[in-house]
Amino acid sequence: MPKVGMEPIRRQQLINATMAAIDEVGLAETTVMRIARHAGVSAGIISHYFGGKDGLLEATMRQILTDLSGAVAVRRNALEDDSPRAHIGAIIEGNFDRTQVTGPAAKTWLAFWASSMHKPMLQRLQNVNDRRLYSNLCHQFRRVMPRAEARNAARGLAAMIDGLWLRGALTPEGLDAAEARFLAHTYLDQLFAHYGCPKTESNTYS
Amino acid sequence: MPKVGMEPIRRQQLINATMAAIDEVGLAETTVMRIARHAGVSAGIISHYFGGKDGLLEATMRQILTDLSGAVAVRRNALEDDSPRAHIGAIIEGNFDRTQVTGPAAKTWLAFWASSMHKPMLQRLQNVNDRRLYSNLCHQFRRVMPRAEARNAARGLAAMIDGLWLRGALTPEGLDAAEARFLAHTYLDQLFAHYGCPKTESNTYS
DNA sequence: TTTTATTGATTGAACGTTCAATAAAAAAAT
DNA sequence: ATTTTTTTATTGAACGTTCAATCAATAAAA
Repeated sequence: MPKVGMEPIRRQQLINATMAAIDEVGLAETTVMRIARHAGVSAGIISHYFGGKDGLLEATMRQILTDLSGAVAVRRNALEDDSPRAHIGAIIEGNFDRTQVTGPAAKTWLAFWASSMHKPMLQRLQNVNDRRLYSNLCHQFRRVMPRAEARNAARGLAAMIDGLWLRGALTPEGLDAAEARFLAHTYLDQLFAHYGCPKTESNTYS
Repeated sequence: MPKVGMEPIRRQQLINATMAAIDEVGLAETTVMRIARHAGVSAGIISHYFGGKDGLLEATMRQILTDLSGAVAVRRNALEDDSPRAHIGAIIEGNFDRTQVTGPAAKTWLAFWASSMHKPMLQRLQNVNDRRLYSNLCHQFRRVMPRAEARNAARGLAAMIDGLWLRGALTPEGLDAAEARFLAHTYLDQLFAHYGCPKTESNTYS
């Protein structure tokens, strides 16, 4: 049913179908035919709109990362309170947004993350996103603690968020978003509390 | 050069070659020919010793998980101090063991982890390992805090460990083991400190 | 009638597995 | 000790399958 202006519609259809396919059988067994069947179109259309399978995969990852950034940005812009605590809380909430954490997006995210180790283009996208998260966190922590502590706090919280995602993506029942948010916020509380009343030196690991 | 008793030697050679190949080009582009070339043998031998490519991949994941458990067990058995703190510290140290964190093992671990989402056999191995880590942590935390807190502490620390691994596997320079251990130990300190002097109720997330 | 979107059979490359042939060591026989 | 036989390990070409990409044909809107 060729109508004019199909391009944006088809592109979105195919990106959604890609996530559905990866969620269903994993990236390794996601073929162009399976994606096309999910979208209700023929296989050839993928090369037509995305230049090939790789182009579609790249566009899909790009969308996931964009959505994630968007979920964070929305919450940060809606803050009434400008405190570091509020900003970091919004970052946590955004990272555990329903639309990101539930359904196909989560498994697709992990699949791409693993795949990005050896695909330069995906690695680039991953890196840009990572750096933004880290530098945002670092900037906010920096407002209440010295540089070295802020760096560690940012790295620790980033690792915690990713770790919760990772474990959630693997759990058959999916991520328990409420629990994940609770653990992340509790960790954040502890980071602030620890700065408030620095303990004695127990950091002899290195 | 057929000698008798080649089986254990070849099996180990092929498992090592598999990790090297995955480290080099990723799981998706790891073919039996590439593995065989790494090991200096022919492709057919893989089916002979492992029944096929899948058998070799399963054996490789099994070895990685075994090595990881071993690294933890060695440290726990060597403890002079039987405190919860010492046990959990040993678990952290074992999880960031040099042989695990450096080189091909780390990337192979992440590749398998992602792959285990859709391969029942790998998922089973993953689950067994996960449960052991969680129940060990939980049991130790349980010695110094109520059940609910112990559960949360165990989940938080497990997420932190996995998150640090995940980020380390993706960083081109590899995981900074010293920093990872520092962050994990600091988090552990905070968990204990937080229990020692429970803050006011700031847990209104759920 | 022209333009645009879509199809799906075809093509060529890549992969895992198989298996008859081979080569080397070990065992037996001379 | 040497030769012959048996056993064991290994090879690599051939086979069948699967997949992504292509493109001439088609069908629907403009």
